Order: sequence, then C-alpha cells, then structure tokens
Amino acid sequence: MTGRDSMAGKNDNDVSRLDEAARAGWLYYVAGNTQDEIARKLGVSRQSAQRLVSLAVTERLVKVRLDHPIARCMELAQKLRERFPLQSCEVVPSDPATPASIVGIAQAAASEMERHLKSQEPKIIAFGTGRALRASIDQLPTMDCPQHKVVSLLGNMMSDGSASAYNVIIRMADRVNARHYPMPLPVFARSKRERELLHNQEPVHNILELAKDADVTFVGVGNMGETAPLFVDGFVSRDEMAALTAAGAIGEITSWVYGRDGDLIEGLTNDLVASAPLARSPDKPIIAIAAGEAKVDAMLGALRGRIVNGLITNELTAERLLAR
Amino acid sequence: MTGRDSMAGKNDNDVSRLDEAARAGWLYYVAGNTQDEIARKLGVSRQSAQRLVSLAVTERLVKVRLDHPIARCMELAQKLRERFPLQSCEVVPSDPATPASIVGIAQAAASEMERHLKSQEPKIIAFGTGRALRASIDQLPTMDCPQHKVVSLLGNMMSDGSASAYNVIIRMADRVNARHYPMPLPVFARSKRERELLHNQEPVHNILELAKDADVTFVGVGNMGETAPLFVDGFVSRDEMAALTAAGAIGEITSWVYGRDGDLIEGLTNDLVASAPLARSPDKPIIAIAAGEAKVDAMLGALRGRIVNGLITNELTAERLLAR
DNA sequence: TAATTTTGCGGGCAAATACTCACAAAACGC
DNA sequence: GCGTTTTGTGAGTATTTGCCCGCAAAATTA
Repeated sequence: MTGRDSMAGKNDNDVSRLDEAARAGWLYYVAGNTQDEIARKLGVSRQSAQRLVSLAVTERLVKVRLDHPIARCMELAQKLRERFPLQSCEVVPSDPATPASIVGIAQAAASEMERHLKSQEPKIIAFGTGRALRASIDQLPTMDCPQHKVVSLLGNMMSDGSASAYNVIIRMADRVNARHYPMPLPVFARSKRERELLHNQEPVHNILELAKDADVTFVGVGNMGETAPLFVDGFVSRDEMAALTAAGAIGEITSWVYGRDGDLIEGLTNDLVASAPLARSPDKPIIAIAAGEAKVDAMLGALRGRIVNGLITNELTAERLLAR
Repeated sequence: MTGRDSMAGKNDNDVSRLDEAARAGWLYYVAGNTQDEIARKLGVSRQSAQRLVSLAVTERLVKVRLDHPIARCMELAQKLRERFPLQSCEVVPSDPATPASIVGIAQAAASEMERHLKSQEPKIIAFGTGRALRASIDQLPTMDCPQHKVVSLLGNMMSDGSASAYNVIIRMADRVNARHYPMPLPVFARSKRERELLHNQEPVHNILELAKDADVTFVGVGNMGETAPLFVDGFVSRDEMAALTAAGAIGEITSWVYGRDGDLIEGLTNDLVASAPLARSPDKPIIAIAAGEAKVDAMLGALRGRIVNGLITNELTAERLLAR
C-alpha cells in the first residue's frame, strides 16, 4: 500500500508488458484494428504488435465467448435432462477431429463457475480434481470475491508426499481472490486407521465440514482401466485397478470408485480414499465436467446413481450417453 | 418434439444457417481451427467457411472480452472517483485514431448490465436513450431473466408520433427475456397541461412509479449546441437550443436539461419534457454511459450535480474530465 | 570485467484470411 | 409461368498474419 509510480510507465517489468499486450489485444479484437495499425498507434514494429496480440491470447487476457444456442446441442441437453435426473445440463459442440478434447467444455464450465462467483451472497464452492476441471479454472477471469469460500474435496498428495499436478484450488487462488481451502491430505491413506487419524486433524475436519455444506460442487469423472486417471497418474497400481474392475468398478469421482449404478464399491481403495465423502444433494448443484468416449460408462454410472445432478459435456459424449 | 433429421443438416432456413455460423465460429475461435479445416469438417468450401465465421462475428455470436486491468485506465478511474462523488467508475482504453468512438464503452456497459441481469433477486432496471446505450444493448448476450423488470425512462416518439431510432427497451426485449416497459409517450408534451394529462394515464403512471423505484439506472448524456443529440435528432429546434444555451444549459439526461452545476434549467423545454423525473439516489446506482470531447462539459455538470453516481467512459474523455 | 546465455527485435516469406467479381439458384412479384 | 431481385457460391486476388532466422541488447555468470 505504499506509493506507486504507475504514471512513469518505465518500470519495464512484466506488468507493463502485459498492459501493452492488453492494449494491443483490445485494439485488435475489440476495436478491430489490423496489427499494422496497432503497431503504428503503439509506436512499435508490426512484428512486435503481432507478438503483443498473441501474448494477450496466450496469457488468456482475451476471452472469447460464443453466444448462440446451437440447435443440436440444445436438443441433446434437453434429452439428457429428460433421460437422467439432472437439474442442469450443458452440451457444447465437439470438434469432429478431436472429439475427446476438453476444448470448449472448459469455457462453458468456467462461465458456470463465474456465474456462481459473481453472486453477492457468500457461497461455499467445492472442487474435485482432473484435467477438465483444471482447464476450466484456467479460463476464469481474475475476480475479486472475498465473500466466497473455495474448498477442495480431496488432497493432492501422492502417498510419498509429492504433489499432483492437477490440484485446482491452488491454481484458482491465482485468479480468484476468495478464501481457499486446499486439502492437506494424500489421495489415499495407508490404512483405515490412518484415514481416521487424518480426518480428525482439526484443519482437515474443518474443511470436510465446509465441503459437506458446499452450495455448489464441481467434479471431474474418471474412468477405470488402462486409461484411468487414477492409474495413469500413479495413485493406484495395475493390480489394484484390475481388482477394482473385477469388483465391478466403472468410474470414479474424487477418487471414490463406484459401479454401474453409481453404488460405491465396498472395500478395496474405497477403504483408504481420504477425499470428502460424496454428498448426494437433491437441491445443491453437483456438476460433473467430463467428456470423451472413454468416460461414457463412468458418466452413466454417476448419473444413474445421482452422484451428480448437473453435467457439462460435449456433443459427441452426449450422443454416446443417449445411445446406451 | 417430432422426429428431426438434424444429422442431415438440410432444412436450410435462417436458424440452421446461424447455427452453422455459430458452429464455424466456435471451431475457429474456441477450438482454434483454421478456416480450411472448418470447411472440410462442415463439408463446405473454404470461402463459405470464411463467410460463416464472419457472419458469426457480424451477428455478434462471438463476444470478445478483455480481462486485464490496464494500468492507465485503472488510474484514471481511481482519480475520477476521488474527484467526483462517484460510487463506481470504469474507464476503457481509447482507440487513438477515433477517440470519440463508443467502441469498447459499449462492451463495458454491457458487461455491467449483464452483472445486474444475472442477479437472482428481482430488480427493476431503468434505461434512458442514446447511441452509446443502444450500442451497449447490442453487446448483450441473449439471456433469460423473467425475474427482472426493464423500464424506459422516457418515450421515444417525436411530436408527430413517429418513433425515434434509439429506443433501447425494444432492442433489449429481443435479447433479454424480462418484463419490459417502454414508455408510450412523446419526448416532449405540447404544454404543461398535456404533460400532466399524459402522466396521469394509468399505464404511464405505473411506469413512472417503476422508474422511481429502479434498483439501477443506465443513462446517456447529451451535450448542447449544434451537435446536441436533442437538436440533431430533431426534438428541439435551433431557436430552442439557442434559448437553452443562453439560459446556461450545458447538458441533458433523458431530455432533462441542466446547467453547469447540474441544476435543472427552469422553464423552456424542461416545462414540457415528459420523461420520468431525475432521481438523485445516493445509494441506488445511476450510471452514465458517455464519451467524447463534445460531451465533457455536459458530463461534468451531471457529475457535479450528482445526477449520476456511476460512470462508464473512455481514456481520453476521462483525461479531459480531470483536466478541468 | 569479460564471456556466455537469454531475451527481444525487425526482415523476409509462406500460410491464412478477406475481399471482389461473375454466376447460379432460390425467392418474389406480377 | 416468367422476369426480377435477392441470396449464396466458387474462383481469383490483395491483404493480413504467423513464424523462422539472424542480430543485438540485456541479463547472468564466472
């Protein structure tokens, strides 16, 4: 809070460069200038102007939103809402070339998150983990909302103590100024007893209470098998995965493994998972963010078992969900 | 809800064309495809793909938002807040080539409107008229918010009964599904007596009551003289304008003409203006949307007189306001 | 301080995009 | 049903943009 010399504009650090980038991006995307014009107006070379514009893009200063109800997507969302017990459902177009891509889903999810974050009343917003969720966070604008609490549903430590890459809360803290509560816990405890001990720690207990009262929850959905996030990221071994599959496991949300009707698998990893218990709230939104052929079965289980009551996915995945 | 052959994509009416445009725009801006790839994916020629993308832009399906606090603008906004009695103030960059342009202001204003429209509690939102306001409405996404009421602060009829081009409420009704109340009134009555009669009509009376209770108000600011909107659009004659200027008039908001300290001019057009009375609320936001060298004096008057307590303008105008 | 690495810049060029034009199909009016 | 207008299409072309490269300034290290 000391004096700052923002007038000078000569303290050529990252900030003033991003500032220029924002200006260039503004002139390009909002005012519709050509990069040549921008170069002249900002007094730099055309190439530099180009660099500034592309910097504005890569730094996600420019956010593009598409605002048209694409009939096919609306229709699919409608059908999904009819078929499954869903409060809300959003379907975004797929890129036919990379139908499993989370491009687009991230934007849609971010826009939904933003809606909640913009609310004036204090809210507790809970987050799972995963690639899609993490990509969504990256799409959030910087916001100031001290009234909210952002809480993690699960730890991000490997059993050896190293941190997983997909912890969304930390990322989120960079962008959104709200109270945030990362879960200082491994994904799996080494024994039921250890899990109990961990959960009874004062701060962890607090966070679990917060999570239970979450006003809105965003989670990813993990599949089983060779491509399972749990396996790929090294949280469960090949043998454990095989045992889970043999026990009828079909998917996983915040590392809680469930079967084809969304019923939790007894024993195995579920005895050790340290994540907050799954809350099946009928009224508070619990929104799954997921897409891809591989996740269809897992998503079906979560929907049937009402583990989630909201869904953000893409066209192709929506079609596959309805085809079953 | 009958069977539809949406896969075929051959029911070629306007809707499906915009749909295609949205899809193309999505693939281009969100998924980052080249127009060539889009052409192949949608099965059209590259030129058609280009047309679809540019259609998506001209139809305002793609909305670009810039999300970086440009230091200079923040600083100007801060200073304006310090100098004038403003609750809120936003300054957007100017395009150095066309500093009077409302490009950018419209986007910022739209985003502010959207913020209010997204609120869950029912709100009454009041609107004046003007080019900037109208351009802002065009930047709004389509929204569904039946909980709100959108009310016009003034009529849009010329004295001969023809409609002015800048009625924002009608435009708004296209985009935002809320209850809307256009004011079925001319801008000026022909006598004080007629004004009284008009205002006592049941529907008009209702709307005036709504306007009085507005939770948030957006207005434009008009200057006096040869370029005055009131004169250019033919609501007042050259002679009347001269009389106003002679009486010390400096600006106008919803056709209420005021002097350099924001005090209403006695008599003249103010005896006849049929707009809702100006409410000087200390707590409910009344936001002026205006920019341009010509409007600086008018804006200063409105600020001094606390006719507005919020401001959205651009860099250049902000500088001029502070220079006085 | 000198050597080395890093970073940013402008020139040039290939790719991508926007625009113009002539033409054809659909919509419209009579 | 026939001419007229409107709307959309593809080809060609000018403009704009993205990217690679060598160079020089700045930062880093020894």
